[in-house]
Amino acid sequence: MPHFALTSGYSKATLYVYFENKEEIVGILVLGSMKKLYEYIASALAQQESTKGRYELICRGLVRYQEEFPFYFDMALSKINIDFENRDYLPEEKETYLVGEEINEKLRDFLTAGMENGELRDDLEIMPAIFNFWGMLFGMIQLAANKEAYIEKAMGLSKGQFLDYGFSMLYRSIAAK
Amino acid sequence: MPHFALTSGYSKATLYVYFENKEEIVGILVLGSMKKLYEYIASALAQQESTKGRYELICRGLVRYQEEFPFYFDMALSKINIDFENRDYLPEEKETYLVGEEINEKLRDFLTAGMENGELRDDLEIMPAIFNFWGMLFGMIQLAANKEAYIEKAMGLSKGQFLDYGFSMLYRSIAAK
Amino acid sequence: MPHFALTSGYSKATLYVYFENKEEIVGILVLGSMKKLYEYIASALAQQESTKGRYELICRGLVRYQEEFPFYFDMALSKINIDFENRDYLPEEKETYLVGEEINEKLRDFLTAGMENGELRDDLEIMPAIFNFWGMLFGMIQLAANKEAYIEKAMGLSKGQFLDYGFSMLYRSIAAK
Amino acid sequence: MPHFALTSGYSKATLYVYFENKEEIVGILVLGSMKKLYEYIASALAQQESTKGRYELICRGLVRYQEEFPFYFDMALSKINIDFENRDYLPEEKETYLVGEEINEKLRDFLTAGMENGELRDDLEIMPAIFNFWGMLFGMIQLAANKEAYIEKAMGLSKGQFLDYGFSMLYRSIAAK
DNA sequence: GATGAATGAGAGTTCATTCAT
DNA sequence: CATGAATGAACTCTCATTCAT
Repeated sequence: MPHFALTSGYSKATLYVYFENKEEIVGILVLGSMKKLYEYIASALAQQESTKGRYELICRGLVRYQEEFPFYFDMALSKINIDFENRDYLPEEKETYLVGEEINEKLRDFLTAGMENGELRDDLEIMPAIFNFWGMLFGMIQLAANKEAYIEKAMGLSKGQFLDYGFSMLYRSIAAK
Repeated sequence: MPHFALTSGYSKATLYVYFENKEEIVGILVLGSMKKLYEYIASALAQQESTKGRYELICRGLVRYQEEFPFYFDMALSKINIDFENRDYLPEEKETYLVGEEINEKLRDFLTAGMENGELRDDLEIMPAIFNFWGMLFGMIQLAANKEAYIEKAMGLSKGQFLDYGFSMLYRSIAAK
Repeated sequence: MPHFALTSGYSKATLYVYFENKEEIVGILVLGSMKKLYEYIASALAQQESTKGRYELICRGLVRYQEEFPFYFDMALSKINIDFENRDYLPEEKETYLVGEEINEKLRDFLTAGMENGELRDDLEIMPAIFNFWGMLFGMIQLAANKEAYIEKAMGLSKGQFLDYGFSMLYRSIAAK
Repeated sequence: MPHFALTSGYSKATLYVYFENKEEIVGILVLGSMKKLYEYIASALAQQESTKGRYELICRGLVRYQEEFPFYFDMALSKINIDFENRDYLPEEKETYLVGEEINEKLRDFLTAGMENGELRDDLEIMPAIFNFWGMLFGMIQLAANKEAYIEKAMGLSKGQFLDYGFSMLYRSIAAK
């Protein structure tokens, strides 16, 4: 039995009563995981006022997300479809896209707030900054997750310590001064 | 016919004249791509003296690498095997690992040279810096490659322009001052 | 489609719902045939008191076994695995071995009973006698089965007549006087 | 490279210059091994006068034959084709058959000589006796070869000791008195 | 003549999907 | 509704055979 059937409580065959095919099921699971990610980000912004504080919560949230949904984390860096004219999109894909946009919105809020209160560089171009920032965060976390053993062996650091170092490096790329 | 046979111009059966099994084929292709990547990095350091100049060539090299070997680019962030006690490694896997170490060496040279001549922060911890830097670079390039269309549509930037912005962001995380 | 799938009435893929792999399928079929052989031997001993009577039923049982399971009959003369330290044996292989041991036990009973009541030579060394006797029986039956047409043509005997002659020859090798 | 090519000194492809297909090659090899077997038997009869002495040499020859050509030994008990009307027979198969007949002839000589000089039972029916005797011999040797390790472990006998016991058992089935 | 290079056909195996009940 | 039973299509790998040189 495939992964998705094993954890659903239903038999393989039953899934095909409710879902067209594997793609749809994955789409739904991805959507769910994206919503969770959104919550992590949103709550990070809600819980903290300071940009640094928010930043740290965002990082922590992403790490947790990777640990909870390694499979979906991988996907977050993969192809997004935007051609919604195309007949072939599942409603879930559309919604996943929209949740992604909401995450972008939150990140935009995070950056603009930081720029306004002087904690972040005031010359950031919002959209490119968001996306590149996002790519860098994902890249670090992915690498740390995949090479945890190597990192431990080669530099004597836990994944957490290693990433803390990376997060503070990354912060410099957006911080003021 | 499987993917690797279709793209080779040979029949399925012919591949097994030259290679033991799929694992070996993948191993050889991965090794080849790693060597190419090493050349890009090494030539970047050889061609330029300044840290900024080297940095730009490294970035350009990685982008080209991703364009040439999208499949192997993915792998570069995935698990490294270090347990060489294990009998079961192919010679190619071992060599791939060693080429990876040589790439690390080059990046270390890059960072230390930059730190010595004052272009880079003098408080960088070499190993964690290299790996996090590497993860960030890969993350940006991966995201840019996978979402090129989205980036064009959402912010009116070509992949190149988008990445140039990202590369200059990332440089701040290691640059002096 | 492979042999074992063709003769089962199921598609290739279906077999893998019920069995792990080909080895297991063969193992189960062999075990089944060994149990049948055991029954033939056991019932031969139960049905008759006299050694000669038992002998004839054993021979008849083996002939029937060859006719029912020609493929497994071949195997009965091939390698036995005794190294049960080895992790890699299927449970079926172990059980097949044990059924083989039970058959040996029955043959031992047959011989010792015959020696005690004077119908068989009293100087038989049980174990070598059992195994050589067994090999001779199998050899005759195998040859008769494979060369039935030749036997008919060359000596005008049916397989049954031919084997009856052979069985009475063989009996002399163990009979008293 | 298959077995037959490895030992021939020619490359795989070259074999197909000289032979139609694998079947033909096997046919030729089988023929060769049959001739060798004939020589063993013929020389056994030539070397010894006494039936017992001849018998022992025949047994010894067959054991050597099994050790030299285990692959062809297997075949000796398998189907013989006699329907030479059929178009599909290779000349080698025909010749192999004829060598088989010559072996039968030799065995007939062995038996009749033994019957005449009183060493063997005088009531043997030659043809059925030859073939059953042959099947029994093959069966014992096959079993001893395939279960050598088991025999060693279960009864502490070498293959040679085990077979000597079997050969003397078998002799009783044809010996006078 | 001899062969290196190539392959069609088939084996064992997996996986997403269907269908009768 | 739910599912056990079944499978087509694809994958990795082998083997007897062919063919251009």
